[in-house]
Amino acid sequence: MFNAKSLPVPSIQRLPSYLRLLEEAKAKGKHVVSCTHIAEELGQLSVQVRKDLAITGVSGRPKVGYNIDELINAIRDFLGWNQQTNAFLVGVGNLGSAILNYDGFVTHGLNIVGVFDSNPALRGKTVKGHTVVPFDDMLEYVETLKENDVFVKLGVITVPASAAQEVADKLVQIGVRAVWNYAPTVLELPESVICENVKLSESFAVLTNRMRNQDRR
Amino acid sequence: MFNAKSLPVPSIQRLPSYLRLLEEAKAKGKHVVSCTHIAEELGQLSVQVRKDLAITGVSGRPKVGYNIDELINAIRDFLGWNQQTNAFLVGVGNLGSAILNYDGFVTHGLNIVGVFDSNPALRGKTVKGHTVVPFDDMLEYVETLKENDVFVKLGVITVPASAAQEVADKLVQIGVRAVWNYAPTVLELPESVICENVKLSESFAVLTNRMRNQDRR
DNA sequence: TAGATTGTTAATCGATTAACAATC
DNA sequence: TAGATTGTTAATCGATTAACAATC
Repeated sequence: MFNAKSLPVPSIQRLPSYLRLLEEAKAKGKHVVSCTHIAEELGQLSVQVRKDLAITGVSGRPKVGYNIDELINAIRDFLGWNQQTNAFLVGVGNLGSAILNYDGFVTHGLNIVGVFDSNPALRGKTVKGHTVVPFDDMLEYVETLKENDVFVKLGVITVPASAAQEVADKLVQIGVRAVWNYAPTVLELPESVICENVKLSESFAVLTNRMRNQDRR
Repeated sequence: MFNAKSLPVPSIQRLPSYLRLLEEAKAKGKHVVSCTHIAEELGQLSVQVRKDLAITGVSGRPKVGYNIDELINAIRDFLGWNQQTNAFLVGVGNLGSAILNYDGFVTHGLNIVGVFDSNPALRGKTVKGHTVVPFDDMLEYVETLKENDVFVKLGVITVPASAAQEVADKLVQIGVRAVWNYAPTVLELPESVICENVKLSESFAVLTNRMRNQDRR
């Protein structure tokens, strides 16, 4: 009904790289930056940067550029990185541990409030301050969180492909609104649940296909 | 000069998911599959699947479909997954370990022939059968490989952003033809070196932006 | 033969790029 | 004022989807 026209995904995907650059510029003491400069730095066209920035609602000043603080805030706001996203992480292997240990996502609002694994060997172990809870205990764990008015919005899936659907089902059951899936599977989820797949094999495919094409020249 | 018209990247990125489905079908004892079926399974249009498959050069039979073995082979060939890709991996943190321990990439031809880290605590440790070599010893390590006719084609970068450029420079120095970069940085590389960036923050950005949009309805 | 499916050409859609006016 | 930069409209490009003919 109020079907807001959806914003171009490619633009959204480029925003984090702008943000990184802006934060570096800020750290260097700069206050203003032109999109001509951003474009040069990242090897794109300045029009594209301008269009991308426009979707965040911020505006710049001709001849001057954009205010860095304002722009950083607008991008973070637009991406939802100024709010906390309470999340469960399921699967504390190397990949799961990598996410828990990477501080970048914390500054993007990712707030892990529960860490699960079905491997008994991990039971009770602590990773980056999070005690690993048995996967089967997720439901009761959610209840105790609810009692403290903590609600889980996101599920991060870092289990092997074979277990991913089962994990997704449980996450849906406890009421997450979105799933961030690192397993190479197409998950079946209710329409209302947002799903973003991290495409590692897909990335590798593009890489090796290009290497092969180079070979054939 | 012989600028072969470049193939659509989105199509290349969809091929791995077809491959997964085909291998499952094969494991179930099937020999033939229609793209109508693939499309249904993955929630896409069948024309798209047909176009995507066409770029691999394989052809199907009307009313019947595609031969699964033939199709698997054609996709793997097209992606370069039927050949070994000798690679160095730099950065044996959780992310690097995750890649080393994930068998999927091995079946895609990824052949790790050297694992490096500058952390002295890791020196001499073994991860998935690979002894961690000090980063500074890479050059001499390459020489011993060359003596055995082993040539490194790819560098996998799983170090923090702050170290990524330095690692990339060294990899270029030893002559890799491509770089698979997991660090959130735009690397400066010679034109001739292929670079594929894994976009984790970019994926998170799309996710949280959609969650935010849902909030605002 | 009828129907399902492939393969291909044409139409549509959306994103990128070009052109240019507005502005500090 | 001149020049650099933003903001916007138009043109181009490429990918997706629709339409349909070919075929087993």
